Amino acid sequence: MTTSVGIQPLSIERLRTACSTCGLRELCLPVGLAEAELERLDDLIQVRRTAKKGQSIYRSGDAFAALYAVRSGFFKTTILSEDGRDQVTGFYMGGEIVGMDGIGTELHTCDAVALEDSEVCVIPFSRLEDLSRQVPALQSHFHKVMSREIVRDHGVMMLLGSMRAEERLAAFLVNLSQRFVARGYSPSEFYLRMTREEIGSYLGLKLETVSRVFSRFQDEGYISVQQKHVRIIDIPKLRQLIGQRGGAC
Amino acid sequence: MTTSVGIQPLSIERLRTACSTCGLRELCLPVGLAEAELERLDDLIQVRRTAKKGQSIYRSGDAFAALYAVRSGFFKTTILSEDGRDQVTGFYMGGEIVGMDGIGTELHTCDAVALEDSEVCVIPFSRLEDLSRQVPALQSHFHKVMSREIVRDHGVMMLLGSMRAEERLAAFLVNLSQRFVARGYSPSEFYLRMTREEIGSYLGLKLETVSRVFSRFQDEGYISVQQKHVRIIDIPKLRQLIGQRGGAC
DNA sequence: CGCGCTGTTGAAACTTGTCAAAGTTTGTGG
DNA sequence: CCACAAACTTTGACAAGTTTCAACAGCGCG
Repeated sequence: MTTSVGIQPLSIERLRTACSTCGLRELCLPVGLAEAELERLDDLIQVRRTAKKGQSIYRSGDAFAALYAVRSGFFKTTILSEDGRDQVTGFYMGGEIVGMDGIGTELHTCDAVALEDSEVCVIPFSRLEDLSRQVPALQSHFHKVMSREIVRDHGVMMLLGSMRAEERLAAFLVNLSQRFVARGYSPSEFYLRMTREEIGSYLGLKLETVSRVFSRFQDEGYISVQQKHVRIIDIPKLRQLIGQRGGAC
Repeated sequence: MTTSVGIQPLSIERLRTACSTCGLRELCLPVGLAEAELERLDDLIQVRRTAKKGQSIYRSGDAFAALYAVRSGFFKTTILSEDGRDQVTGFYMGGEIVGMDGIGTELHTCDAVALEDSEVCVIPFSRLEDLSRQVPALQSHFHKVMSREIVRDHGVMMLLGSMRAEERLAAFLVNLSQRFVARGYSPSEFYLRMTREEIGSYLGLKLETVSRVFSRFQDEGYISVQQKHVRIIDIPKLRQLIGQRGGAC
């Protein structure tokens, strides 16, 4: 409002994308902030970036400067070992924060790749640290976001370390379902944005195994799958499957 | 010094255990702090707790109130799923911070169990947040510590998701070796504080498999093992093993 | 000094991976 | 807008790695 009318059409766009008016604010960084605090966060988050399907917002080895809040679309993060294996370490959807891997060394340690045309809000990290020193609610929430990432990773470790293929895929589907619900989508019907190979990499399985288990679930009537379109028919059954150990125990 | 002489013998103990005089300060929370800042951290960390082998400093479901810096000894963290499986999510030695899993929900999500008689410094979390709002260097370092935990977990996910038993155990041994070196111990000779079963749980293997791979490594001349005593003979070979994909690739 | 926990080793079973082939969808260029 | 190529998915048969079950040995704690 300090600029004359019509000079900066972009600034209008920026206003429209402010946290204070963002539909994802209840899931994202602004959680728990009061009005005045929210406005200060708006000041900080001025830039958005888009990534077409297949493009990355950062790559392993890039200097770390910002976190990214997924505004729309879908991302995966992958790490690549020296010998060429790569491992999907996470999938991220609207309202989730990507990039915290880079804080520790000030270099990113993974690639963040868009699985569909996507948009992120750029959160300059040093400014986030500045602001979170002044706004305890923001500091607290940011710490919670990081902590939850750790807890989520522990869950994946449990999954990879002690579950069998069926259990892993059931857990994966239930988790996706929950996250879609939180965003106002159907809990039982969604499109997978990732390939069988990416699911497999995340779950520590080969793509053929993922495909086979999908087919088995379909045969059993738990889900219906057609390529990337999944409809979950029997969520309780999937949940039950997660907590199953062979037959005994 | 404000109390009269002899009244509080404990305070002397506390002085002696201040961060400013702690041998682990280059590995622990005080990294990067100036003298004056260090003293403020000393004010915050007044309490130590001991845990005998097998005891836990917190359990899953406990209210979260503090982080714990390992002062001496060795810990594991484990999560227990509803159906009774448990998964070791990490091993922690001197200078490492335990408890960040609890920040997100204000409840701990795992158990932290001492693998030998141990001692931790209690870091009240709300006071840590207060102080880190005032001391940017502390804030920054704390964020790095959390981020590194995330990166470490990603490494474990890679290990669990795409490595075979030999590679996993090689990676585990190399990792332990590095951490012992950083603490001034031998890189090639150490006592394992954990059982085969705990190693297996961490690495997503059964204890028999761990035992077999240890034996195989010994037969090949890479290491020498006797129960919990390990001597690494050929570290380069172990490193090479980590980055190996079958024969091809 | 013995009992129990921990570790080692063998053989068989099972889960998942590998290789191969064919079907399906998606995207691109004519 | 169609055709073709590339990418992705499905399915089968077989191989390999890991787990399971079992038996026994060794160390350490009470």
